[in-house]
Amino acid sequence: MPQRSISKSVIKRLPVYLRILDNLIRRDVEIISSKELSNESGFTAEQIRKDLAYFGAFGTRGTGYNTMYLREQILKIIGLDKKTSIIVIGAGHLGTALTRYNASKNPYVSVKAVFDIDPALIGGDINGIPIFDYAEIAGIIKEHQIKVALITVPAGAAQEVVDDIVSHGIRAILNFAPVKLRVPSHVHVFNADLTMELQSLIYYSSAEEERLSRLQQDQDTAKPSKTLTLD
Amino acid sequence: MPQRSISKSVIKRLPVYLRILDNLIRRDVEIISSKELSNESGFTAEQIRKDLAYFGAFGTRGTGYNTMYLREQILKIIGLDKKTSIIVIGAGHLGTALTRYNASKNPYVSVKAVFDIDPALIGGDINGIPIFDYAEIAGIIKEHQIKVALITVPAGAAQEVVDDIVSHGIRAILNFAPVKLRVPSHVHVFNADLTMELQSLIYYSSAEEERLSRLQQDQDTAKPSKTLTLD
DNA sequence: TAGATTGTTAATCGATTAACAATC
DNA sequence: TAGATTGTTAATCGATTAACAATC
Repeated sequence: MPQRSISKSVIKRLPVYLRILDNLIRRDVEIISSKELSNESGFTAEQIRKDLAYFGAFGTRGTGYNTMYLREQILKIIGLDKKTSIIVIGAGHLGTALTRYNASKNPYVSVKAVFDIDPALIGGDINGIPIFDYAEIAGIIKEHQIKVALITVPAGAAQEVVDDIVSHGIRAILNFAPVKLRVPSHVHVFNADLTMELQSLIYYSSAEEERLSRLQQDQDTAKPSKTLTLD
Repeated sequence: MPQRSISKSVIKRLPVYLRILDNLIRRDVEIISSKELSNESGFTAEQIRKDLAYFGAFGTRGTGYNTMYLREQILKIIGLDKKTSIIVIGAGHLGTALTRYNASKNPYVSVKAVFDIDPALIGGDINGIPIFDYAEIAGIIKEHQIKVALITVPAGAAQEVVDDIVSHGIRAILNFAPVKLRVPSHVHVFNADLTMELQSLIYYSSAEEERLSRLQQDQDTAKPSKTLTLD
């Protein structure tokens, strides 16, 4: 019974634990210590124990955690104990890749429909999942009581789409469009902006000291004159 | 001249500022205050000023920031002032989507090649970018002095691929495979594990208090007996 | 000059790490 | 019982926010 809501950093680590447990169970490992989970995950043993402790006491002192039991509990914590119905908006290459991947490899979700406005795509399907005209989205959201949507539409269309689907009951959005979405406080948006990930990665691809000292030099000469700046 | 290296949280915000500046410049806005940048980005004005201050003094007191100048400086900070050559490993749906997107929409990178092991794909191209046999990767990395790779291979193959490309000089990896990669300390890995993003999102798709209190009840009855756990 | 906004230092907040008592 | 490892409280660390002097 957590007093205040649990931090996003904790929630983001839970799927990591889940994946490790899935692998351990596949290898018939029945017990695992926080120390070993630390090795597998890269997080410290203390952090793992603390993360789990937010939700309950799942381990056995002196022994460790039962892998099957802990997995079940984490599934319940995240809400993966029942399949979650989702929709994908935008049937471009990324939307198609995500639909296929989730339809075939992700046992925790069920992709109910894909939406697009391109007449050439509407009526088709991706791995058996129908592509509908975006105009039909309200009905489908209602019919399947969808709460989660993946958005892979062009940047210019994203906010409009979001306003629309939120009004129909969507509560959680994984946004691949490179825009900051504005949503009411009860709606959660996670951004998976791959361009931005790639850009910050590029920062780390060359020796940082070197580039930053070059920057330092440039500034001495290159800063625009005040008059140029202000007029 | 930063004494110690700048935190990843700061670096991850720079591309956000960059995108906002791009949009402002397109609209011929010449000056922007940290307050306005805050509105556009969702970060506080103080945070934005502090982030920028790590790298230099780019603004004009009483006025704000010159959009063109600040953009240029951020490009230099990240290392986007020259096009970065990248490769994509794995020519599946996700690899194809990423290649296409970056080839056509991302002006800061140049996708030099895509690699796969499927004979049906090798020799083909994606938006004019050639798909090579993975066996040829060492030569291509060397030829173009590639430092950045996007990995969209199956989970089981990812670590092997990473060990290989790191030995050929790759220093930064955007990893889409659902595995924790082990790399030497000079190599940086960013994970874009979409399954995990989706899983943590699902946590937020239903009222959290409700589910967690349900969890609480279950634990009273469902915890496995000690003997069952230990034997 | 007065008003505005930066750049920077100090205070606060939250998350991670360390320590250890509880207990299997 | 002795050894091991959890669950939890306290200490530390780092990042964010607040405050304000510098200055355009």
